Amino acid sequence: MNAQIKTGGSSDSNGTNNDGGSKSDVMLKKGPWTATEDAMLTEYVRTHGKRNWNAVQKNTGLARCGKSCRLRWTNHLRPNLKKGAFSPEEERTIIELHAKMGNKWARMATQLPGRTDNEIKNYWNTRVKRRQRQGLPLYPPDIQPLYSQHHHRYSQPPPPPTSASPTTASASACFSFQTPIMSLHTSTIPASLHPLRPPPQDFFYNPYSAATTPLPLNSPSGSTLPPPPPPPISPLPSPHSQPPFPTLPLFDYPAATADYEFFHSNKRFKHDGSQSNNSSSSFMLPFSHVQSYSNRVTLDLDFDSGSFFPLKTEQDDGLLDDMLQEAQALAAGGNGGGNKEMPKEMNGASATQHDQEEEEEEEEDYSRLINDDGPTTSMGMAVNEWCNDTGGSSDRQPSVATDNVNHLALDHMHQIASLFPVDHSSPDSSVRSWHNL
DNA sequence: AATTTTTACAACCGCCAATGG
DNA sequence: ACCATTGGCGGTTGTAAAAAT
Repeated sequence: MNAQIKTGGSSDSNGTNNDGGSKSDVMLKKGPWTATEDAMLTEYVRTHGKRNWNAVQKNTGLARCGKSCRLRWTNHLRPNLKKGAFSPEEERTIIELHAKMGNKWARMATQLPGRTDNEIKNYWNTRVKRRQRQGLPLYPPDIQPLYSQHHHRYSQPPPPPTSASPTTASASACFSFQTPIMSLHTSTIPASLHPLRPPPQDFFYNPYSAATTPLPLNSPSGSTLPPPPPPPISPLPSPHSQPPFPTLPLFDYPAATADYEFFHSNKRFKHDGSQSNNSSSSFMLPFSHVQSYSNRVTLDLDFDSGSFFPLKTEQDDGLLDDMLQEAQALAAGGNGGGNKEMPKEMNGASATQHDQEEEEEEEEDYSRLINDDGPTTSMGMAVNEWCNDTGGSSDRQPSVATDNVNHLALDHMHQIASLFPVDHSSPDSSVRSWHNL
C-alpha cells in the first residue's frame, strides 16, 4: 500500500512541502485521498477560499500538507473539471500545443478547459512511451514542433552512434534524433500536410528500407532537408511484436499500429460509451477478411496523416482476393460475403430500404465490429483514407519511394477505393466515402 | 485460467519564483 | 537586502486495472 503515515518533516529540500505542519508534530498522511478527506478539504475551500493551503491542517485537522491539499483540489475537487478520456479533438489539441510550447503543461491546460496539467502531462508521457515503442514519430506529419527539443528533458542529446543497446535508448534520443523534423529549424520545413489532402508524391515510402534510403516522413520531394544521421540507437523492441530484423530501422511502423494508436491512445476511450464518439471519427469496412488480411500484409498506416501503404511482406493472394470480392459485393449492394453494410448513422445513407428488423440486426452486428480490436479498424480506416486521398479513384497512383511495396495489395486497394467514390458534396468528410453504399 | 505486460491515473518530489515581513 | 513562506510547475514513481500472452 502506498498510503503511509509520515512524519511532519518534509522531503522537500527547502521545507516547503509541509510548512503548515512541519513545525508541529502532526503526522501527515500520504497516499490516496479518502472521501472523508475530500469532504474536509472541500469544506475548507468553501469557507476559506483557495488560499493558505498550509492552513488546512490547522483549520480542519486534515492530516495533509498544504501542497497535497492544493494538488488534490486543483486536480480533483475543483468544479468544472472534466473527467474521463480525452476526446480525439482534445488529443489533437494537446499534440498541437506541445508542438508549440513543449512541456508547458500548465499553459497547455489553460487551453483545455476542465483539464489539468497533470492529466495532460500523463497523456503526453504515455504517448511518448507508446510512440517510442512503436517506432513512430512523436508528431503527426502535419504538426511541426516549433520549440527547441533542447528546452525540455525529452531532448537529451543522442548518444554517440555506437553499438548502443536498444534497451538503453531513451524516448528522447529516439524521437529527437530519428525524426528529422524534430531536429530541424521550422523555417526549413515546407508547408505542412493536411490529413485530408493528398500527400506529396514521395510521401509514400518504405520504412523497412528507410535505414538505407532515408526519406524524411514530412519532406516533400525536392526538400533541402539534410538526411538524418545514422541511427544511433533503435527503438525499444516490443516484447509482443518482435521485428523481423535484429534492430528496427528508422521510422519503423509495425503492422496494425494504427489500430493501436487510434483505439488504444487512451485505453478507456473504447470502454466508455459516453466518451467514445467513434462514429464521427472513425469508420470501418465490414469486411470479414480484413483482419486476417491485415495480419498477413503489413500495412503502414499513419492515422494522423490518413495515409497508408501496403508493404511487401507476407502475401496471401487468397485473402487479398477475398477482401476485394467482399468490397465488390458490398459496393454492388450485397452484404459482402456475410458482412454488414454500414449502419445509416455512419454512412449517412437512407435506410429506408431496410426494414426495422434488418436494421436492428445490422446495428447489433456492426456493434460487434466496432468493438473488435485489431486490424479491422486499420484496414477500414486505411481504405477510407485511401479513398479520401485518391478522391475515390484509382486514377492517381501514388508515387512510391521504394520498390518494396506490395503491388498486389496496392492494386487491390485501388480497386476497392474505386468502388467507393467520394461524395464531395457531403460536408462530413468522415462519411463521404460511404455515400454510395 | 494464470501470468505477464501495458496503461492510465494519482500522488509525491524537488526546484523555482513570487510574496511579504 | 535578506530570509522564510507560499504557490506553482514539471518530472517521477507507485499502483490498480486492463490487455496481452
